[in-house]
Amino acid sequence: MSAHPAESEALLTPSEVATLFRVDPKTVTRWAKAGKLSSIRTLGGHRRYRESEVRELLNGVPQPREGKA
Amino acid sequence: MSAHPAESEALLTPSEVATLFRVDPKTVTRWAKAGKLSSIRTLGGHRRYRESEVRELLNGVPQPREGKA
DNA sequence: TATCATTCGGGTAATTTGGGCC
DNA sequence: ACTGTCCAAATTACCCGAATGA
Repeated sequence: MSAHPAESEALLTPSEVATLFRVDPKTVTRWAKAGKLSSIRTLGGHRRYRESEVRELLNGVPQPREGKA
Repeated sequence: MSAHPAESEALLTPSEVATLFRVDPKTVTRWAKAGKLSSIRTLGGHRRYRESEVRELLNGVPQPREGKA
């Protein structure tokens, strides 16, 4: 094993996020495109999502985005 | 500034890079073969990757425009 | 020298992407 | 406006045996 602590944020695949929210992976992709969910891209173009962000959204943390101007 | 030629760049193993991107180590190998990621070979043929390059790719250096134009 | 996890290779399923439509 | 489904193409994941690394 490597002793290199390449610390980083845990990432989730589209299907994993979709399972957590009980929606289609396609819907998760739409959230990412809409900027509602930040995503990291693999070198092949596939999306990865931050586990911490997904968890907070799942926990129902009130996110200040409904600000109707 | 060091008196030594500090050409020693921190290197990462395939599994470490794979963990950072949340992909299979085989996928990282594929990226190297495709020239998307520069690799250094051990004398036995195993690949090592530059940590600095990997981190820049993770943060998104040349990020494909995802937003709508 | 021996042991064990990892990384070679290839080959084949499964997933993801993107656009369009309901 | 939002989600689910269909399609084709691209990317990624898991399978094996053999070699390398520590």
